[in-house]
This record gives sequence, structure tokens and C-alpha cells, in this order.
Amino acid sequence: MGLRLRFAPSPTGYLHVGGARTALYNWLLARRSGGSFILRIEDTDLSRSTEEAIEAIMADLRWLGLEWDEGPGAGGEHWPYRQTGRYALYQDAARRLLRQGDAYRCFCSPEELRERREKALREGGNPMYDRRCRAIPEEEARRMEGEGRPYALRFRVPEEGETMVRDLIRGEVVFRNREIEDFVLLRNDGTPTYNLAVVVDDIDMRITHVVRGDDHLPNTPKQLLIYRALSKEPPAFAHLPMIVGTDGKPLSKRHGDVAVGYYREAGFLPEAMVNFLALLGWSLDDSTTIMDRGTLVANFSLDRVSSKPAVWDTDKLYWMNAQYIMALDDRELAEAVKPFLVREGLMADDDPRGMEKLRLAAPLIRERIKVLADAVPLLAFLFREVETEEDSRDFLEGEENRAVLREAGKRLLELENFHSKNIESTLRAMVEEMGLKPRRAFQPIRVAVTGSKVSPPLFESMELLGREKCLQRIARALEAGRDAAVS
RNA sequence: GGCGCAUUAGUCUAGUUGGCCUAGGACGCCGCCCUCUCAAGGCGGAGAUCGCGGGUUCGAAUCCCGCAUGCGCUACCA
Repeated sequence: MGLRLRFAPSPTGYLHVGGARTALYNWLLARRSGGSFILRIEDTDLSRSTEEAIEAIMADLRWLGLEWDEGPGAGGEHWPYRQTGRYALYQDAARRLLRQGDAYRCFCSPEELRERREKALREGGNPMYDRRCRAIPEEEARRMEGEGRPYALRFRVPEEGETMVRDLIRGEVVFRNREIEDFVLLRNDGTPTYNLAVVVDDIDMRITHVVRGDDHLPNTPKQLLIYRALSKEPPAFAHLPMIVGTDGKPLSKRHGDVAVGYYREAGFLPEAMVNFLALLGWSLDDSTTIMDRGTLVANFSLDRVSSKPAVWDTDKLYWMNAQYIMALDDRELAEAVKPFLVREGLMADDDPRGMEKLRLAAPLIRERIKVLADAVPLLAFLFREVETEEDSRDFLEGEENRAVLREAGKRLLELENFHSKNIESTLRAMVEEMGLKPRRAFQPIRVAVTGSKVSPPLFESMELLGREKCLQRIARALEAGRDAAVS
């Protein structure tokens, strides 16, 4: 039986990792059940919603591979999948609630409400709405409406009894109705608030499971009351624990970057992000950590979702990304790294020879990078002339280093095949004859050829660079060293 | 102030109905090995009186109560 789940972000900014996890869990459940994953834009807050944010969120979801079956850009029978285009529906529901007596007009202005609330808080009292407009007789309320007085529509919350939320993650959570205030359904400008819109949309879109952040848990009884007033069966609810930083505080900029886009640009692989996000509050068993998308889809379930906050552990993310990079074959890795070299101006977008070089270099960097961007400094020497790093110049100076470079240049010139194996045996023989430690002798060559004392394996790097370039760079290093000695 | 949620090592977590937990796995950390640098890899190690205090029980990380701490909500935000 196919479940219907939705991810319903409000487009007030980029997609952050908490939202991404929520989206992923919904997507996973939909895919696992053969159901539908729906994207719905909750833009009832006109002043904070932007088109750019909608585009950015959709781009990030696509990057993560969380394709939606219905929603903006995907079609579906509930177009336009954004609340600003569905006002008629909310107004119908609101009218019905008013007609039934489950809602009433509130003529208090936002300003006076705010003042009353602040006063109550100051005096240590209860800041809940005092329900004063609830007592206005219907006749009177209609008359005031007729006079053109602005009003908001509030829900008439029962004064007795309690409302129980059956949460798939936390069990039964009971709220006393007297603790729930008469919340606003329609603002005085006629626009719906979140609680009304979300219920109407979830009913209309036949959502079966609402999986969202646990900051919504206290809202749920309000929504349940609306379902009941509308005589509709509510969906199942699951409230995910929030994501916090290693200090236990809610995840924020202080903990590093929280935007999914940041991770994409830093060179994290979407598959690694998905795996990592999945484990933020969920586990397959007591030992499995690396899981591909298929495994996730086949095994994900809400009853293994933890109810305690998940901590965003950047170290583990880097490790996991490295695991995924190591699993890429040469071609895949080359393709993945390419945009980063292009971005740094090391390679043209259309460069078949560059791609070939990249593919051959893939084995040299695969185990040395944690994010794709790490490949740039490691491979730069293959794509442009090198400038010796400041703290590496010592390796080009001194009699011993210069002797190594001179001798290496000579032997490499005479070498028959410029293959890494040959380069290695020649240089090793040279090192032995000169009576040097390999470690000491290879560093000057590395610095001369790559410009850095940290590089991919030397001999393979040299083969890739080619004899001519290697000899050039060794020669140039000898000249630079001489200048340094003179000055 | 009120309501709600949470509490296993630095971190992610396993521990679903109490005994198989002398609390398992992973990240990180430390040491050794490998080694042309950096990694990767192999081997080993330290690290948790399961927030605190009561109780139920032959037996509790697991059930109950209280406390503490953290967080969320308490908007005509979502």
C-alpha cells in the first residue's frame, strides 16, 4: 500500500541540513512503500518567502537525489503545490468552521494582543489569549463585521478534555485542552495561518503520514482539533528530534555551515550526504554505518528513529565522504573532480586531454582526499607551472639536494621508457649509489616537480607529468637554488 | 510562568517485550607496523559508576516516582 508523504518547507532561505534530513526521511518512507513523495511550498508568510529560496531548495533536493512525484516542477493534481495559490481552499474550510461554531471572529488588533501578552509575561502570568472575543454574540459580531472592522478568525478550543497525539516516534503525548489557546486560523487580511493551511492541504493531498521536526509537536493537538471539527481522519504523525551541535545547542552557523549548498560546493558527494543524514537519528542495526541508497530504501523505518536530539558531527561526515570517494572508479572520480578544477581555472570545461589526464590521476588521489575540493591542490602541478611553496624551498638548496637534482635530471634524460616503474628503479638505484636515504633524496625531486613537499606518489606523478616537464622543472629548480645561494 | 520532549564514552549510536550487557559497533584520539611526502591500510590501546536520587524486582541502561540539566512551543512565523 502506497503511503503519501510530503516535505513542506517554508521558502525563507536555503535548505539546511535539518530540513534535508526531514525531506530524506519522507522520501525514504515513500519509496519504501511504493507511495508518493510530495513537495509543497508553505509560503503563507508572504513577507519572508522568496522565489529564489524556492529555486534553491529545489536545486538542493535534486542534488541529493530526492526527486518528488508531485509538486512544483513535477505536476500533480493539486497544483500549484504552494499555499499562496490555494487560498480558496482555506477560506472554504474557515467558513465551514465559522458556520459550525468551531471558529469565531476576533476583533482584537495584533498590537493590543502583543501588549497584553507582554504584560502578562511581565507579571509572571499566562500569556495565552484571554478569549475575550469568544463571548461576543453572533449578531453583534456580524454587525461589527458589517461595519468593516477587521477581524481574525480563531478556533474555539474546547475548555474541557484533552487531546492525545499518537506519535510514531514518541508514543502517546497528551495535551489538556485548557492549555491550548484559541489560535488564529485566518489573519485579519484573510490569509491562512500555518495550522489551518497545513491541515487543509494534508487533507486535500490525502497525506497519510506527517513526518516533521519535533518543534511541531506542540502544534499537533491544534491540528488534531481542526481535523476533528472538519470530520476528517488525521494522518499518522512522527516528530523527528532536532539536530544540535556538539555542544548540545541547536545547530546554527556557529557550528560550521548548515546549508546543504555549502556541502555541495565543498565537494561532498550526494550519496555520502544521504547516508550521513539518514544516520542522524536512525540506525539499521548495531554496526552498519555505510549504506547505499538502495539499502536505505529497503530498510528505513520510523520505529528505529531515535527520540533524542542528533548531533551534527562534522568529523564523521568527512570520514564518510572519504569512504564514498574511495568507492568511485577512475572515471567517476575524474568526472566528480572536474568541476572543481574548472572552478579554479586549472582546466577548461571542454578539455578531453585534461579529462584523460584526470582519469589517470584518479588512483593517485583517491585515498588522499576527503572532499572533492581537496583534489585541487594535489593535482594543480599537472595543470599549470608550479611555484615552489615558501616552506618547501629548503629542499632545493644545499649541496646534497642540488647533487640529487643534477643526478636525477641526468638519469631521467637517459631513461628509455618514462614509466613510473622505470623512474622508480632508476631513482632508487641512484639513491643507493649516492648512499642516501630514500626519504631524503626524493623530497627535493618532489618539490622540484610538484612545487610542494606533499604530493601524490612521486613516480606515478612524474610519469603523468611527462619527461619533458619533469626535466624542465628540475632544471629550473637548480637555477632557482643557485640564485638563492648567490643572493 | 505554563505545556511538552529529551538525558548511554569527546561524538554518532546498539541495547525494541527487564536477565545472553563482564554495556556492542563506528567517528575522533593515542601507540606500533607499512612507507618516497601525505594519505589509505593492518594491529593494539585509552575512554561510559548508562544525568542524579528513590522505588518495584531474585535481577534494571531497560519499569514507576521525584529532582536536575538541556531544548522546543507558548505569534494574526512556519
